[in-house]
Amino acid sequence: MSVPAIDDDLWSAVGDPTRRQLLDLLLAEGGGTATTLSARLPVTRQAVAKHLGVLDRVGLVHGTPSGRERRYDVDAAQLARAVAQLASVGAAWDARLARVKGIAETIQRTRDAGQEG
Amino acid sequence: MSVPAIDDDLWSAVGDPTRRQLLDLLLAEGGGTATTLSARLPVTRQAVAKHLGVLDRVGLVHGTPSGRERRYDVDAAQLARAVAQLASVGAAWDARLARVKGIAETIQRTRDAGQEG
DNA sequence: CCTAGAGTGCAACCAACGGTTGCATATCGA
DNA sequence: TCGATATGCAACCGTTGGTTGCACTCTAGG
Repeated sequence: MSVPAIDDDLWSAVGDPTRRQLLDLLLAEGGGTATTLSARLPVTRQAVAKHLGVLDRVGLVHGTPSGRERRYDVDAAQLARAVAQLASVGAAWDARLARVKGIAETIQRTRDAGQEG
Repeated sequence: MSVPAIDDDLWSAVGDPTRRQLLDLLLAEGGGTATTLSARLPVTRQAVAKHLGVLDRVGLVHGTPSGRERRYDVDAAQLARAVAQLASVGAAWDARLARVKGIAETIQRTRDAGQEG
């Protein structure tokens, strides 16, 4: 019943703003290297490299060495899975919020009924 | 067009696993204090207190002093807003994934057409 | 009133993480 | 071979989640 039935790794990987931007860029440009990506972001190549390492470790991207550079591409299936989990968390909270709202209304109705007697 | 058009504070507040559990507990039990909540979690009261402070600062919960204790309750509206933003991020990525998939299929079709000639 | 207990808040400290700089290494091109 | 480019590794810094320890406040009993 508890919400955190997620790959916590996956969530925390997507939880970082820079990593989200990175995924966004990779999707928009169809892949890239640490150098090319860092040129588009306000952080250094090293920071980007670290993030790509994290994303690679959880399987959201795949890095393939090609000559002297290393190209990274998004694993669409894995990202889709992450997005689905994101949605499921949202849905769980939505449900709980709805329940809380329902209870609150019930209490209100009960109170009204009691006052009018 | 870029995804991070979110209250980054709100996202990062919800981004922490412990804080998500905290919100979950607060919703389930209809509020609580740092002490009662910490009894349900594998962290100390101090850690819980800090998290409650963060959540309070971004408006996801409200703390009201009552005698010698301080009771916290979820701001359902604010949490609903956060959940909505969560959903919007998911939708944005979904859209992008769909586009990428479409492109990939186009390429595939082009390749097939070329090969059959 | 005084005292014991419960609940809180503040401060110092530690580990992990995002970020930076510096340097060494490997590859491409002339 | 030599210079330029791209990478990887390591040390260092600031922030943050977490802990422990202590002082303060409020409540309840004698």
